[in-house]
Amino acid sequence: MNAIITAAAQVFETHGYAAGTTNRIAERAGVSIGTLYQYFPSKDSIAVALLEQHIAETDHRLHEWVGHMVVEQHGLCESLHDYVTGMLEMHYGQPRLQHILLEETPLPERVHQALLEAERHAAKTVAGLLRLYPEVRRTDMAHAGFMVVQTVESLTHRFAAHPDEQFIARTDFVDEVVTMLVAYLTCELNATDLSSEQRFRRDHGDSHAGDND
Amino acid sequence: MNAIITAAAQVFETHGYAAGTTNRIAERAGVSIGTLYQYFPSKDSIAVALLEQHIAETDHRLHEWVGHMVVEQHGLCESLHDYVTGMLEMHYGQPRLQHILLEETPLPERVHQALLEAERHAAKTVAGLLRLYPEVRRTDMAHAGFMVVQTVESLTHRFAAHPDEQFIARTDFVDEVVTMLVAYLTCELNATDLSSEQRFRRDHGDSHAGDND
Amino acid sequence: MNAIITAAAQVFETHGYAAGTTNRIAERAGVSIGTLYQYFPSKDSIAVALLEQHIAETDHRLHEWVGHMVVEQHGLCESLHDYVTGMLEMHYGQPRLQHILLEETPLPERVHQALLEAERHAAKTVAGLLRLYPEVRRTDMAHAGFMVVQTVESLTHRFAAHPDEQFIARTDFVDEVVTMLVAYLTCELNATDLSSEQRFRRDHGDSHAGDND
Amino acid sequence: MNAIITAAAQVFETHGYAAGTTNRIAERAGVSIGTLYQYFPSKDSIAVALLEQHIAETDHRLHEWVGHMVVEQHGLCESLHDYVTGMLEMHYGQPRLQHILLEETPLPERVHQALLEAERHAAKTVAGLLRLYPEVRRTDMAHAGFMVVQTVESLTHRFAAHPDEQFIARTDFVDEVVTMLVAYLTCELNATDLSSEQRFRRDHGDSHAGDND
DNA sequence: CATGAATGAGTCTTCATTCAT
DNA sequence: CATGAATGAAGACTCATTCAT
Repeated sequence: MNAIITAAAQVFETHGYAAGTTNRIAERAGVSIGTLYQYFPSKDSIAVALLEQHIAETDHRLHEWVGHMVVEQHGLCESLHDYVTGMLEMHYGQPRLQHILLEETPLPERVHQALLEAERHAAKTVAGLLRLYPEVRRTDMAHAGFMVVQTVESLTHRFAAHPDEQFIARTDFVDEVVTMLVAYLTCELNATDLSSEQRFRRDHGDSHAGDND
Repeated sequence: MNAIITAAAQVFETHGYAAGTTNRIAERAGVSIGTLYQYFPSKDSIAVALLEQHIAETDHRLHEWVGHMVVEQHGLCESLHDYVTGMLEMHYGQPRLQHILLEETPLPERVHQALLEAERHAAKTVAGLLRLYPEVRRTDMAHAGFMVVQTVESLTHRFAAHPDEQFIARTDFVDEVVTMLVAYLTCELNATDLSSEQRFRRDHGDSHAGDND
Repeated sequence: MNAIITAAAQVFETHGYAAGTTNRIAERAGVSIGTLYQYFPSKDSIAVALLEQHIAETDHRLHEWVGHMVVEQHGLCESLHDYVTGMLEMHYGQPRLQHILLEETPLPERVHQALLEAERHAAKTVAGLLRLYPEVRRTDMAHAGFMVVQTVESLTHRFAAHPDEQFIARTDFVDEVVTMLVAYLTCELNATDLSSEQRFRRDHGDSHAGDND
Repeated sequence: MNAIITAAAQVFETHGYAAGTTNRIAERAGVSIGTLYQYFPSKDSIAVALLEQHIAETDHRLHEWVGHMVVEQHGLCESLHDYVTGMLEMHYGQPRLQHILLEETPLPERVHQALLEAERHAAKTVAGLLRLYPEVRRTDMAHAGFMVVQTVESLTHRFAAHPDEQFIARTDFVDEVVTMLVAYLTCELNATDLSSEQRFRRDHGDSHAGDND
């Protein structure tokens, strides 16, 4: 039953969801098609199981990482570097799988909710970690946590899926991402400074905001 | 023939690639299935045409945007705000399509190369724009351009596809992204400051937290 | 499309519903399985079409028969003989099919209603015919029509499906059925004479009810 | 082992033969699928056992009924009423089962013969009973017995399977059937009166219809 | 003898693609 | 060039049956 999930992960990763046939999965798992259907009522259910495992794993990794950071008293930069590196490595192993599960699978509402919940939870967890760093200047920590999670998730995934290593090396990419996050977290800028009103006033009179001349 | 491409975009967006049958596309385009195959040799070729159009359009939008920015002398913040908003709107219209074309379609090598080329070109174009802003502190403008393009692309796509507007409003999201980009571009940090060597020295010599000099 | 229905009738007749595979039907009809599904959305729908055709045909035959009887002024016995013979012949051709369609197929409610309606209509039609014969003694013609239809239907079907011609020849069987029907229709007995009350009184005192001496 | 047969009867009745899976039967019987196959070599063999039990039971009921009738000296009408009611009740309990066993199961020749034999035996038994009633006018008692058995069997089964109680109540139906049988048995008509020859002469010599005296 | 996980042949059904008109 | 009926390979899924424990 675990062999089937593992096999499914490999097959979906290689062929995509549509072309990842249940027969192929069964074959790869070393069981007959009948056995596969003894454990999973449908192809979709395999994808769902896979996704739930993925969610749990991501959650676990995140908490593990946060634990480390808190215990080891790493600096912000250090922490983020670890995080980004970890996520990038995770995605390198199966660059397509996550998106396949998220985009090509008809998810039952329950799973959809679990996903949202997991993302919010991750954002909150990261926000909690960020609060430990005095140099972080974000006023809305919840949003900051959200942004960090989303940025790392989407950028590492994208790079893992379609790396252009001739243009930018993997380590350089990680450094740039970390730089961006550190800059974002520690700068004095606030989103409200950019609100339309603000921009209007700034553009037509008083200045000292903090961007253009 | 253009009707077919348009129809395909709608059908793929609605049903996904696998369930987006050629018959449905033909029907939506108001032509017979036979006619469809007179213009496209295969289903994949439709996706490829769609992707090529998508690449061209994205490229076009980017250049148009850069042109505007240069002419209108907007501030950096303003510029990025426009960019992010534009991309988000674009993805909102067809949140699934891009992923479908990029991930669910077996792309011929030629198209794959074109994609890479387009991304590099976009990075270079943005880099050129960034050079016009004296407040930008990045030393490697090429990488900075790349990061901006990738970040905007992936974050807006992700948000458009799975928005969690109860947690963060669309406008707030845009503001956060812009903040992050502006912070990244204007801060004095440099990726090299984060290189392993640097970090090692820092961790074992001078201390308090650990980012910039 | 008509070839498919015909083929289906033969295949179901020969193999039953479960073993009457769509591939076999298609093959017998001389078309590909794809073509079959261009005309019928599912296996069940073929059975439904077949049943609807059967209902219509039965109805048509009944009316034709009634027409004949009225025009040709045949005697009651004659009429029934024709009817029974006709139904028996009809069932001999495909003794299993009717029951397969009625019992082995998951009928949509619509068809179920149509069936009931058709049976009631047949009963009413026969009742109308019976009224033309002065020798018919039934008081409740509606029920009499119903009984005639049901008896002929079920007895001929049963005999056609499992004939025991060594025990009773086909023509003898028809004659017995006709005898039974004529006796039923022309005798002075009435169902009410058999009601429990009646029977009680009869069995315990006064007689002259109306059956045995 | 008897639990299995009982379970099979329920499962077949509820789901039909094709959808009545051996696993469902085993589950219902409270045994494992392996145990089921320890007692029955195949699914078909279960149906055969079921049918044989059904035949035996029907036979038993018939004899019991005949015994009662002989002992209690009931009138013909009474007797038939009992018979019809009994059969109707029997079929009401499992309206589909009999047909399933007879029509959907590939019976080995041996069982087929046993069935024929049972039916002939039943006909003979009923014929014997009928001979006890002086009011019975049939000349060919064997055929008369056959007709009674067939008529009751097929009419009650049909009514139990698809009752149209809005049109005719169950008790009324029983009464009509009994009326028909009594009329058939006691009338002076004989099948030979209906033979083609007879009819020909009648139609061309003496006239006014041509059935009862 | 009982168990039930494993098997895989066989079903229904879909859909990209062709080709005669 | 347009049409759309026809094709058939391929996929998801079922279920009677076996056999090691």
